[in-house]
Amino acid sequence: MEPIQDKKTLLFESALELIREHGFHGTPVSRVAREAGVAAGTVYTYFNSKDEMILELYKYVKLKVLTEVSTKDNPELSFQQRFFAFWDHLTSLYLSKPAFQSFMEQFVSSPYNTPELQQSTDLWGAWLGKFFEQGVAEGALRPLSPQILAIMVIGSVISLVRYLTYFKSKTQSVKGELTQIPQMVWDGIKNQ
Amino acid sequence: MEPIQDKKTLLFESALELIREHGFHGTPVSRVAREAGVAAGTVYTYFNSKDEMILELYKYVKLKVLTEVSTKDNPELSFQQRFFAFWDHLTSLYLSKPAFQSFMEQFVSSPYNTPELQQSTDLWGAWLGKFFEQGVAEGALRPLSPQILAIMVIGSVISLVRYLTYFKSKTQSVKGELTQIPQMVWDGIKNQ
DNA sequence: TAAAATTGATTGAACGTTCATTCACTAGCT
DNA sequence: AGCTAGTGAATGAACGTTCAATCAATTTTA
Repeated sequence: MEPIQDKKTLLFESALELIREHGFHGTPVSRVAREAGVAAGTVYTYFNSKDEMILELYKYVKLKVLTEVSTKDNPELSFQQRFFAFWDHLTSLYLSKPAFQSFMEQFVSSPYNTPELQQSTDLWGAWLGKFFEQGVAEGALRPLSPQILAIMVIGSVISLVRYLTYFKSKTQSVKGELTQIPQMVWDGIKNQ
Repeated sequence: MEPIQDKKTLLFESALELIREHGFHGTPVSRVAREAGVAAGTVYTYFNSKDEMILELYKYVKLKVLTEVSTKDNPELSFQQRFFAFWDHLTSLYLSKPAFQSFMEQFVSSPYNTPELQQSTDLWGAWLGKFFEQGVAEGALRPLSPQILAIMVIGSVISLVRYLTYFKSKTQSVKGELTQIPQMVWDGIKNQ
């Protein structure tokens, strides 16, 4: 591996974890550097500013999510099977990397997230668009725009994961029912 | 009205708007005070710290949402009718007060939001619980725990509103389809 | 009733701290 | 020796918070 990428990745991972615990402004650049094992100044050989670091971190995470989910997708299966697999992969990814989920949520609801940023080339959004488009084309999904379908699905994944994160304790009682959530979402979006 | 509540409310409204635009840490206490027409020090006669102000603001907003939605609910209608009305009221509320939605999202995904806070008495959560419980009791909804049903519904409302907020421009094309979202959610949660 | 005294909310300059960013310097490699 | 990458102390701006001083309103006193 190129050492440059290695150190950048180290900084990303360190920032992710700190931001999850303390938020954007609770994590000083100096702390990110320390946890990554470098000096404060070094951060500025990789990024021009803290803000730029956070913007790049956003792209880094989005790309990771895309890679994870898209490589596990198997377009030869029926769309219904693909949907349940997609749900599973996305949910497990977020649950296994809580910092991903936490960072992404903080980011999208922060002033970092501008309409311009959302409209700049967005591989993850594009992939999602294609995915749901195929479902419609195959007649498996209601004939709606992929964006609308994505709203339904991603929204439910996010709030499920958030629920599991904040109510770890209470989960015992309802754990059995959780598997029904993707089923409900499916029943909502499938061609009736 | 007691002048004390008036000034507190002024501070709340000023903080809400500033936090929407600049985030928690982009809004200095001094700025909140200025916009509310008081001096910086005055904030500290109403709150012990900035953090405490933000925590109280969270409760203030949650209570407003509860009041708005619960007073408009009419338990004499069929549950299906109540559901669509609920959806409509919550969506319109968030769309008409973007600062509510933005603040709540920032708050819940920030480190301010602890599991303890979520588990402390939460009138909004309690009301939601009862609402969906009734749907199940009437046989209108799948026999699932109210929490799970709330996940589905609230998650979709939030991501719909977020979508509308960030893609105001693109909305023309899909506007007609937006009304189908509550229908999809309903089809997912109703007793099949 | 009018002046004086008291009260407590409000002010905003000042304080101490934190933090992002810079830069003179060093270490390590070719 | 020259070059690049890395260091971490120094800088200065911004912020949360404090507090002595002010002011308006109310109560007491004569």
